[in-house]
Amino acid sequence: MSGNHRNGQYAYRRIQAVIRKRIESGKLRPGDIVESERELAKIHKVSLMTARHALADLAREGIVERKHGAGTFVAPPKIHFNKLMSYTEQMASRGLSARSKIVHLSSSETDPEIAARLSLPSASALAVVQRVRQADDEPFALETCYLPAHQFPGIASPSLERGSIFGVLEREYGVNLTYADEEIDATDADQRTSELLSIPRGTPLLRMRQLIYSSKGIPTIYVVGLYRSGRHTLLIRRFR
Amino acid sequence: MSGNHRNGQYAYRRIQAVIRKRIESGKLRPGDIVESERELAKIHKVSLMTARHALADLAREGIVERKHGAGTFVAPPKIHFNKLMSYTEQMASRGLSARSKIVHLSSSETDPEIAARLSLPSASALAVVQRVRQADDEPFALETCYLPAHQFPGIASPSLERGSIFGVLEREYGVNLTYADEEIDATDADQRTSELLSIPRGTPLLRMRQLIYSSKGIPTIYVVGLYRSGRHTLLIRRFR
DNA sequence: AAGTGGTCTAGACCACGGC
DNA sequence: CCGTGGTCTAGACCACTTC
Repeated sequence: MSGNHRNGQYAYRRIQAVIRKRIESGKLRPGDIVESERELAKIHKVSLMTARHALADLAREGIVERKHGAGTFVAPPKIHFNKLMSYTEQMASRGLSARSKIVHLSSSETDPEIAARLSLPSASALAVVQRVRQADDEPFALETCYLPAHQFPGIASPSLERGSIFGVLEREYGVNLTYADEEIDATDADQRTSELLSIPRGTPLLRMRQLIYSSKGIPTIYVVGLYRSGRHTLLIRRFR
Repeated sequence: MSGNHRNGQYAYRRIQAVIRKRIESGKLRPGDIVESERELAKIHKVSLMTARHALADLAREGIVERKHGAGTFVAPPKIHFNKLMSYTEQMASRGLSARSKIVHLSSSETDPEIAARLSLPSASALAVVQRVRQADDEPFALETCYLPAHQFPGIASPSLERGSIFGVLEREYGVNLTYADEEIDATDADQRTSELLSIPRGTPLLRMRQLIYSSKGIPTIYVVGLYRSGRHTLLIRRFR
């Protein structure tokens, strides 16, 4: 037979979706036990291996924890450490909406140092998007994104006021971002930055310079972020 | 039958061990193709599902990459970013020697906020070790470590001038540190810090507050580090 | 078309945990 | 003891890549 993919999707995905929904809706809380492999197999009319696949895969994602001889339990919600997330995604994960104001747009700047970081010839045209990030109508960060202009024609557009660059890149240009190397240090606000963030000149700022890579390890975006101290702390988990 | 666990171990582990050895010995190099599921099944006289399990599990570990329709390939070796390292270890990994000067030692301070971070009663005695970190005889960081005084008697000793706290904890107290959560932001130098680091008051500093956990997830050390901007940048890799 | 990984079946026995 | 997850079989068909 095998033709059990009735509505399209795979059986193990359907089973996962059911469990996920029960967790998201609060019907299942952390520590609660999930149906056993055998129960799931009966309920969804699949073989044991398929039910097992569904649970093992959820465990790999950290959604549930499996205890040999005991059962499968809802895992405590994970804190997303060290995840490469756009500002929009970070805000969404805290239940806040992302607001930003574009303060500079260009698609033909040049900057030899930044071009070098993106592995481009030094005279390459760069698309630049500079935005002030806001929380509660209060500006707390100035973010400047640099991309190869020729590779992303039309990216420097006012539509980014609401959307996320990550999203646009992934949806409209088919680019998947996979990881970023970051340099972090402290600096202080220059004239323009202090005006844009409504802070005194010389206020200490956290500076984060990210080189974001697409799949296959191609450097794709360079982002310089300046964050008001106090308003923003970076969280990192490191392992020994 | 099922009785194929001849020598004890599981079949899929044996298959993995064979592949691992070929990679470690250099017979298989990154990018090289590994035997297909069907080949492995024949070679090791197991079912397809078992061969599959062996490969899927190696892929989950990042040892190999699987490409649908193409094959299974040896993955490039992983770079160890975001490693929890002591200052001493960081310097050593760059071929430099760690130098530091102890500017404050105590084994009976109290600080309710820090005690709380270490999951201790708020009046608990804290051992405090404050050191100025130097590179080329130039001070570039002020680091303050807080530990539960009762748990580490005698830790606040001048012998730390040359040694690393990590090392002492692991060797003399049998504590294994496993991971740390960090908060990073920017601040500026107060009076005492500016004197200790020989910088003007108000100079922007990178502030890193680490809560370091031992195995079993017990918070063990709280470290506040203040780093001169320019002299020190933090490198992080994050993944999507 | 041939070969690959991905999903799936309908069972089996083993190893572990809690009662 | 019973129920749990963990390993395993001997196949099948589907989805994808490469030639």
